Amino acid sequence: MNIEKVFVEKGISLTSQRRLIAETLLNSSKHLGAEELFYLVHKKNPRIGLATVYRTLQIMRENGIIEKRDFGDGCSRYEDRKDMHHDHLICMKCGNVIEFDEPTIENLQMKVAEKKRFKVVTHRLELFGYCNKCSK
Amino acid sequence: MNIEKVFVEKGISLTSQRRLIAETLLNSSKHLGAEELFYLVHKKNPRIGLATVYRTLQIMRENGIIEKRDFGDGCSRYEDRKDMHHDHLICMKCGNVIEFDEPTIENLQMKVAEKKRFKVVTHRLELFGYCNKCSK
DNA sequence: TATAAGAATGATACTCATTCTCAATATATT
DNA sequence: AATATATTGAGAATGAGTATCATTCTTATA
Ligand SMILES: [Zn+2]
Ligand SMILES: [Zn+2]
Ligand SMILES: [Zn+2]
Ligand SMILES: [Zn+2]
Repeated sequence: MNIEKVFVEKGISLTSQRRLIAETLLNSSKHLGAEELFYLVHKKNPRIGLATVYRTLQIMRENGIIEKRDFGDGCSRYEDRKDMHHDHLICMKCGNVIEFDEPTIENLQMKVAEKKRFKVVTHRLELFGYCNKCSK
Repeated sequence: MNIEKVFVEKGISLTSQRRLIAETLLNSSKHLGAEELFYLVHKKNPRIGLATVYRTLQIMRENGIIEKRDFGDGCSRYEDRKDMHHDHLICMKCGNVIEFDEPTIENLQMKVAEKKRFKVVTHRLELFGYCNKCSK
């Protein structure tokens, strides 16, 4: 993903701080929390403040560049908004997150909602347990 | 549910405070948050402190009497742990919560996890949107 | 270029749900 | 009763996230 292009398209001014924050998040394969991201960013530029990290995350979220997740471990996590929706398997030991997409589940969700006359806007499905490594 | 019996079975001493807190929560059909529950309890016995509400909730959760939920509205919510697992439809306007259980979805979840060699311990599925009333 | 207006930043104060601390009470045991 | 143990309530502490505000860029205009 070309950060400059995306920011320009959305009409967000791209400061050096925002560039570094965005680059660090989008180049990571993990679902980073704000503090974690701040730590990584801080190593590269110790002048950047935590507030700027939070602000940049909010702007990127408002503009549909990233998504906010809550895996119930006390802090929100952020990730690149991929083209395809996906859900998560979360390892309770090592914290590793595996992504998946199961269209049949998605369809069944819609049917359940219809039955209850409920209009679904969004959803989240998270399976907690142990990954292959950790369950040995 | 007989509160006295349940507490005795689990070996939890049942003080007057705990009885009131447990009764209030279990007699409610809603998914109450701690503050909300504290408010209800406080009306009946203003001497009970918020810390005791939190402590009692924790004890009941540790003993499998209730379950903690996080619907992403800033506070945890608690509900009677029913015999059957269930998931939730949550209205983003009125906050109403509808429960459902769809065994086919549950089965598919297991299959997805197997494919990823992941051992599922628990999961949560929440559909956010608008209930029948609010979507008009 | 100079300058004024506007946006972004960083330090810090603040909020708010939840947990911790500790002295005071209540309960159980000898 | 006397002692040990458990529970309580008030308030302090915690920690993620937000708001404030003076300072530092940018941009636009004279
Ligand atoms: Zn693992
Ligand atoms: Zn993801
Ligand atoms: Zn509604
Ligand atoms: Zn429920």
